[in-house]
Amino acid sequence: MVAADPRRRRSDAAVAARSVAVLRAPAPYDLVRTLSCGQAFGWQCEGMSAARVFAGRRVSLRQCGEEITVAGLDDEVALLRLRHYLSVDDPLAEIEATLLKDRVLRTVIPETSGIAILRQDPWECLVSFIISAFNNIPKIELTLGKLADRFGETGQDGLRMFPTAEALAAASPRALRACVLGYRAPYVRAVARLVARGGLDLNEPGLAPYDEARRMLLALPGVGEKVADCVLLFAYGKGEAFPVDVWVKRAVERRYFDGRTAVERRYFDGRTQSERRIREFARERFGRLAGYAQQHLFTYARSRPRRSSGVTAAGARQRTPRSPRSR
DNA sequence: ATTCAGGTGCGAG
DNA sequence: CTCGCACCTGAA
Repeated sequence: MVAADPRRRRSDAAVAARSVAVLRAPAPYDLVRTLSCGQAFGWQCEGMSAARVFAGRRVSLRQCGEEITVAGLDDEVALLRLRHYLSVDDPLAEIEATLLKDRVLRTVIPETSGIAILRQDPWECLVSFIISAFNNIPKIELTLGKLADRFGETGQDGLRMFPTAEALAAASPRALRACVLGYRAPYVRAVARLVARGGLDLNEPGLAPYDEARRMLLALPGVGEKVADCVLLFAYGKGEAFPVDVWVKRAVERRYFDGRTAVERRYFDGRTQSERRIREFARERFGRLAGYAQQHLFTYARSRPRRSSGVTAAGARQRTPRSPRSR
């Protein structure tokens, strides 16, 4: 329910005279965890609050129990978009209850509960994850910010929105380079030109089943298995997607490879498994909830410091100091 | 100064 | 099809 309440105003000058609305987010929904766990870029989170440019406005969110206060969005359409984006209607309690049956997630989810898989804009999500390849988060956000500043349309208050495919297609290679895209610049440019000239309709992957949608994205320059799965999951809502990045790869190898069940053995007969193998394992094991499983594993793996960098000359056999309860 | 960071595209075996 | 390697670039 979107309940606009123009009577409530903050004294803060920056947000004064802005409308305030409330979104209902049933437990265990966790706003900040959802926005800061790495599936979306650019959200500034602090405490129970998060802020970012959304729909051309500076939007501020704050969660209090099962309510999310929205400041900065004035119209219903934008609020509905935000509501959809945040996936506040995903049945998280049910999803987590199901995943809790897994012997590994049983110990992971208590630490990561409340994450929802977002429904981002496909174009922005696609470009963001192309840029994420072999890159680090601060620099990814730096690049995205520069792209918006330089090529984005001007929204309210002079804020820059994420640039359209047309705008990026028209950008010179040199101008793109100035946004510190590095060697990814040609990829972004090529994809922008393709989308801008109608060579790829970004609605299509959303209408196609997972495998077919995946093939469409893999055909794009700069889009490999991992990036394709990220976009399928974070923008198109394809729950079967299980993006395998270095963190998830490590987590799965460590937490499931040592397992004893026949199903796991079938997939894990070696030491280091290929990303494809891990993906297939996850899809069979978690089905439509693979994406949720991935995000919990990813967040959990990243939340704790890498285990002792006991990097000795002979590639120290990684002793896994896992706690007894995780068996 | 060296190394690392949320992969991808390529050539080779 | 799997494997190994180079790769823009800012920050530690």
